[in-house]
This record gives sequence, C-alpha cells and structure tokens, in this order.
Amino acid sequence: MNYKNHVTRLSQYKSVLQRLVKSGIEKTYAESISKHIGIPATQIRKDFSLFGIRGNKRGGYNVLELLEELKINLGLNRDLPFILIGYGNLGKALARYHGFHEGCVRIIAAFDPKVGVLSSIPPIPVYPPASISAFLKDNPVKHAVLAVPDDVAQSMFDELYAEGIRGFINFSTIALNVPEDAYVNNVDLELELETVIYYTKESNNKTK
Amino acid sequence: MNYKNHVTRLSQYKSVLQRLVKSGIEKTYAESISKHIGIPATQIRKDFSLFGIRGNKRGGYNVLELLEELKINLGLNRDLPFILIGYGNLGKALARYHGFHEGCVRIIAAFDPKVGVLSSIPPIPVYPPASISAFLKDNPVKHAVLAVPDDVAQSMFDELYAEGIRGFINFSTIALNVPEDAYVNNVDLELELETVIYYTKESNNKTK
DNA sequence: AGATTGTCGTGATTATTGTCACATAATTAT
DNA sequence: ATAATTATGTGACAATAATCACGACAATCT
Repeated sequence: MNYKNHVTRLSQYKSVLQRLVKSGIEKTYAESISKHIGIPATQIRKDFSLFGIRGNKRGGYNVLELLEELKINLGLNRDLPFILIGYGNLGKALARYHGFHEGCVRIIAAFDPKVGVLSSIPPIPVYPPASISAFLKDNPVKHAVLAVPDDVAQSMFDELYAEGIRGFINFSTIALNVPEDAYVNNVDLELELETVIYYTKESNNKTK
Repeated sequence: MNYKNHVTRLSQYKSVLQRLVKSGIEKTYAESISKHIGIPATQIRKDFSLFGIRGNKRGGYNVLELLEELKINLGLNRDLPFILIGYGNLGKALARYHGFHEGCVRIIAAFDPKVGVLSSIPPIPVYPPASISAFLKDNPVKHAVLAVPDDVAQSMFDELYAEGIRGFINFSTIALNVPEDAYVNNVDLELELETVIYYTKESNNKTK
C-alpha cells in the first residue's frame, strides 16, 4: 500500500488511540474516533479494512488491541531511533519537541559542528559531523532528520545515504536528488504557512 | 479552487522561481521546473492553466512575471504578518527560521508568559498573552502560528478567533474544534517522522 | 427463542486528481 | 516564404481516493 493519505490517517488514528489509552478508555468506535479528528467514520472503517484491521461486530474496537495493530501497520512496533543532523534552532526544537517523548520516535544523537549535550529529556549528545560514520558503525540507525542549511543539505544527504540511512525527513527548502531506494519526506514550513494564507484570501471564502 | 495539492504545488513552483530569480535566470520552461522538483511538466502546465497563468508559446515563461502571477494566486502579493503564540523551543525555532526571511511570510510579534525580545533578524518582541487583544487592535493581523502545549491549544485558538484571526497553523497534536469560516493547517511533526518509518519498512520496498 | 438494535465490513458508486495526446502558436532554418 | 522545430494549453481519458448503501453479525431486550 503506497498511498500517502492512508498512512497519514493511520498515524492520526494512532495519535487519538494513544490519548484514549492515557485516559484509561478501553473501548472505542469508528464513530467516536471520527468525532475526535473529523474524518468520516466510514472512511475510518474503510482504512482499517484496507489494512486488515478487524473490530468486533457491534462491539467496536478494543483500544489497546487497535493501537497495537496500528503500530504494526505503521512499522512502529519496534525501536525506531533517528539521528538528527544539524543542531541549529530547528534541530534544537525538534530534539526537545514534546510530542516525541510520548510517541514511538526517538532521537538518539545529534550531529553539528557545535558539539555539546542537549538538555532535553532524555539528554541527547551532540557530536561533530566527522563522527557520523563511526557512530553508525556502532548504532544501526536507519532514519535521519535533516535540519541543516540549504547549501549543505544535498552533501549531507549523500553522506548519510552512503552510510546506509534510507529514511529521511528534510526540513531544508531545496529538493534533494534522491536514489530510488531511499525515502525523503520534505517538510517545508514556509509552504505550510503559505497554505494558510491561500485559504484565508477573501476570494476563497467559499466553504473551506 | 479548493484543492490542497494544487496550492501546495503552486507554492513549490514559487519556491523554485525565487531561486531562479536569485541566480539571475530570466526565462524558464515547464520542463526545467519539473527537473527541479520532480513534478511532471504536464502537471505543471495543467496547474498553470487551471489558475489562468499563461506562458509564451514556444518561449517558455518569463521568470519574474511567472513569480508575480504565482504570488498573486497564492495571495502573497501583499504584506502578510503573522503573530506567533507560544515561545517555547518550537516557537523560537520558527521565529528564527531562516526560510521566512527570504520569503513573503513575516512574524511580527510573539506572545508567551515569558516575555522578552527574540534575537532573530529582525528582532521580534515577545509580549504577555494578556496583551494579545490590545495588540490586535493596533495591528490588523489575520494569521497566527499556534506553537503552544496541547492543553492550552483550544483555548488559545478560541481567544484568537474571537479577536478576528481566521488563518492558523497549528503545531499541537490535538485536533482543534474550528468554526466554518476559519482555516487551520495542522502540522504534526511526529506524524511526519512516522511517515518516513512507514515508507522504509522492509515490507514496503516496492517503488516508492 | 425470536425480534430488535447498533456497529462493523465491503462492494458499488461517485468525485477528485493526474496523465496523455494532440492542436496551436512562436521561433528558427533553409 | 515555407517547412521544421519546440513549447505551451487543454479536452479526453485513466487512475486514485472518498462516500454511500447495505448486508452480516453480535449483543440486548421482551
């Protein structure tokens, strides 16, 4: 299954389910998940169906079981360390980002010319870029967060790819040249703000 | 026109065009834009057609003119101030985010219980949340960046909405309850990382 | 036990989005 | 001047995604 929207929704479901678990709720329904995130209940059931997730006829879904299924489908049922490349403002913010501590994603080390220890919880060490190769020899990490300036993004990417990293999230604004067997998720924050502007232009005040 | 993907692509085109302008390039073609961002040339032309952007038969597009057209369509041809709510790690990173200084988006003030002046370029003042209302009386801002903890996101949203803000970008992980006439772009950073994980699962090593 | 209700699961249908093929126009070459 | 070339622009088509309608089934009620 290759469709980005499905994966995004699955991840949203997971997020809701985690909140339900925290509130001690044990059972839920497509209809109530729908209330939380505004996705039609029928779409939710269709997604579950597509990914082979089954509920109980009439009884809804067991929250813990459903969460586990979602994690399996998302590939989050294992330990998933990331390394963070670039410890500027954005890198720092990501390392400290609260959301991650509650989820499944873990940043285990950062690399930046300016070394030190990040005071996040748990603390994340910052190593010089030259030590990336050695670090990856000892730590078989497969995912990296690229939060470096545009002008070094491609060369950092190439180096990480050569070291075996295959999954990337790229915060630089340039489009990377990416081999077939790697996956890059580009997150362009300015673009996200611009989307907001578009949808609030007077001329677009129709429905959405 | 209401289709999110189109707007996202338009914004990508704009980004490429800005880079071309900086390099002093004056003329471009659907085919060469395609090379930069990996979107098929025919898709690019179709998008332009949809938004009424015309090129020159055989002659391609004049870079400056095209950029201007894109900005008009995106609503970026005017001054577009944002206020930033929440000056934690993420808020700080956004305020200092390099990309914004080159683009059209401008954060003119931040609000956080911890006041001060952000040392970005240009410097951004940080005011207490209680002064939001007064600030908006003097500064007719219509867009806000919500970078506050989950538990206050909805109440902050409600307050800003009451003050007339209609365009939001929301970095909290909860789904906000949003009136019909407001637009919220939710950016969930953990979800973005999880997408990377999904696409690099061994079982999904097909094409993409 | 049998009827009733509530919720899931999914094939059929509709809507949206992307791709293709080709007509059209401008430029260059002969 | 005419032909050849190279882009654009767009209607027709194909692929993808979302919604709907309804059947199945478990739980509850009488």
